[in-house]
Amino acid sequence: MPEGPTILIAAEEIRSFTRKRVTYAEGSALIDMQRVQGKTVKEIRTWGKLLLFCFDGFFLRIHFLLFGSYRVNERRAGKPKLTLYFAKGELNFYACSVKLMEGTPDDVFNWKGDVLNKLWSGKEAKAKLKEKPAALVCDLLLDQDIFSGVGNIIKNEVLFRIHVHPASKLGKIPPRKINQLVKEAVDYTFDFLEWKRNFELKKHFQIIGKKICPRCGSKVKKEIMGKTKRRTFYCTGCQEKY
DNA sequence: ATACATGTTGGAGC
DNA sequence: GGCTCCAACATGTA
Repeated sequence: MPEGPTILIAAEEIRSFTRKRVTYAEGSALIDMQRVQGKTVKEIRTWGKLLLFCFDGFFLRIHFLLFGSYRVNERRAGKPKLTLYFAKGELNFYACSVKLMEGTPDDVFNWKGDVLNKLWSGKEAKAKLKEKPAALVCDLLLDQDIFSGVGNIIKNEVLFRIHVHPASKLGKIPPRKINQLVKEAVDYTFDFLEWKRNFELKKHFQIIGKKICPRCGSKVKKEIMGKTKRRTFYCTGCQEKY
């Protein structure tokens, strides 16, 4: 379910509920449902992998983790974590994390850190990277404080695109490559978004889940890597280790 | 059918 | 306090 682009698409799918009043809210999520009832959705936003329902003075923060899903005006098997009923229609959220946060998203989130946001700042990302010379690039791409919205697919594909080995230490990567890293983290994420919209994402995978490198024909390596301990695919033939 | 996977969090332990 | 490690959570797919 997740990775930033997928959440952005979800937000678009439900955006018609903006300015609509929640007539009733229920679900297994441990939040004060009363608080939401009778309130009007002011805005539906995203920050990276987070889906945000903004009301006056507070907002709901939904994270789909690995298995989350949602349905618009329909249900699936199993108990929803959250159902929002409106005069016309309902939204169901499953297997996700739901939190009620006071204030507005602007108080909490740095939009410059969201690769999909128009306020994204590559410059700021580079400054954050510079502070972590000992960290592995495979971990840094998954750091939501630096690249909010980037997930494990994007991580693998970006590193393949820029020919950088995932176990490279940031401090050893030449500045030119770091520029490419930051640029491609955004560019690939937008490619992902387009492909996902067209239901053709998997078709475009170059390295994740592959056995043979599409570029040089070498055998692709797969290992659990970094502090994040996520599966990492790379080609030793054409991804340089710094 | 058993294992794995687009992810994060909270608590234990040091 | 802060860092790291791990369990826990939950579900569709191969």
